[in-house]
Amino acid sequence: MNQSISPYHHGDLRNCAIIAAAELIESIGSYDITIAQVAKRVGVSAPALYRHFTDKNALLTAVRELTHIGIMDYITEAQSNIEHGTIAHLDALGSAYLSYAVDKKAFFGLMWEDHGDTESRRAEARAKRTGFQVLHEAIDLYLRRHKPGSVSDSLKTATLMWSTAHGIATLRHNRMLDAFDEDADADALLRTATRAILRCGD
Amino acid sequence: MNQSISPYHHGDLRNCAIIAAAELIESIGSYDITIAQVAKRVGVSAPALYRHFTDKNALLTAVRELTHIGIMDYITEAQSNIEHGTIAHLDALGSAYLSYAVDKKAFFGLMWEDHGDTESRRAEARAKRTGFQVLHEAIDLYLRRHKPGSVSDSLKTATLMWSTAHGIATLRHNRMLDAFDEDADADALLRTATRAILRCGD
DNA sequence: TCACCCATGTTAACGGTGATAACATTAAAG
DNA sequence: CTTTAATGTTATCACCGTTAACATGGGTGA
Repeated sequence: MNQSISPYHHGDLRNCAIIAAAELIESIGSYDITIAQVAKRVGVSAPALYRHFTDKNALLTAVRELTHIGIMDYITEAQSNIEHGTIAHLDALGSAYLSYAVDKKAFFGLMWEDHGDTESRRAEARAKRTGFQVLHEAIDLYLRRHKPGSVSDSLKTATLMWSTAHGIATLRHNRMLDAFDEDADADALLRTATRAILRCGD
Repeated sequence: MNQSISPYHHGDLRNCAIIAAAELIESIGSYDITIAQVAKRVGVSAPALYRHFTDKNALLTAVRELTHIGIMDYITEAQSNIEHGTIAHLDALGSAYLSYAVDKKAFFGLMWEDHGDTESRRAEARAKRTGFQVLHEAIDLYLRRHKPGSVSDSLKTATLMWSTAHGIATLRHNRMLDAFDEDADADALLRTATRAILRCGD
């Protein structure tokens, strides 16, 4: 991608490698990629990448950042034209999460990959927490509007709703939702859960 | 394990290799193991394993069978001394699932690994479905006892409950439950969800 | 009983992978 | 214009999954 005329001094190898890795992952539908594959795609030798990433996981960590941005795009897009603090708002957030898991299957798998790097996990936890905050605030707003006297803890409620959405998403990711119920509708399931957890009938 | 006197003709290499792989996975806390490691543990050369497994994934698939047996043990143990069709029964099933995910962290990861083998996935889906059936029947019994006139679909309800349990388990597996709510109690969360989904107050 | 055969073990080797070392090039600083 | 540091190259390593070629010996039929 976008390499300058000279064979040396690519100019933007780090970013291009990240993008190339992401494209590669998307194109093969799996994050089981190779340093050599990425290098070839950028038009550079494999060891060149080690000037910009300490190891393979560092490159994948950079791609994981992209996935967090990507899912946040889904989430912010979903709530852009909707009145906040409504049930429809919560539905939209959940639906966005489920959509990302389907549309960007490989990225969704990558962002929840059980990698060993303790260091990068901190940054990833922070990124995911910002996504969670959106849900938390939406639920908090909903509860204060519709259940003012309720004892419901918005943090617990948000954690539970995220867990449910995540469970549905991962189960479908593993092709098990169909295995359990061949007519399963992930969105409908999540909407049911949302209403049950909020204890409302609509 | 249990090898005979002769260096040749081990006698039970296939089973020993599976057990060795499982032990190895448990001891290092990760299913990122090596054929050579397993072979060494059994006291055999690496290629010997290929007489009994077509490839590495076939060995891991055999271990995955063990994980399915293992989680079924947790589940059947949990409901052995409990009255079926009660809320306590459902709590026990959920708790068993969450316990397995914590106690056998690496196995839980392995059994939900996103591997490419389409063939073995069928058998795994069947194994997981038998676990799901236990939950489904428990919920069906509960609904018929406590909500006789209800329109609740026990299959949808079971799918939703499994999804929630699975979401809580995997989120905690990825150390994200604490990140969202540092005081999160997985069992309490699931009990809350159970009661909400069943729309009951106790 | 014994010779043969084949299941099942061995060592050797191959291609691919992540990673490092040693060397090459060039943009930029002085 | 020279020097230098950043950043590219090729050569190489250890390890991994896997296959090939060979070795062993228990079980079976003559």
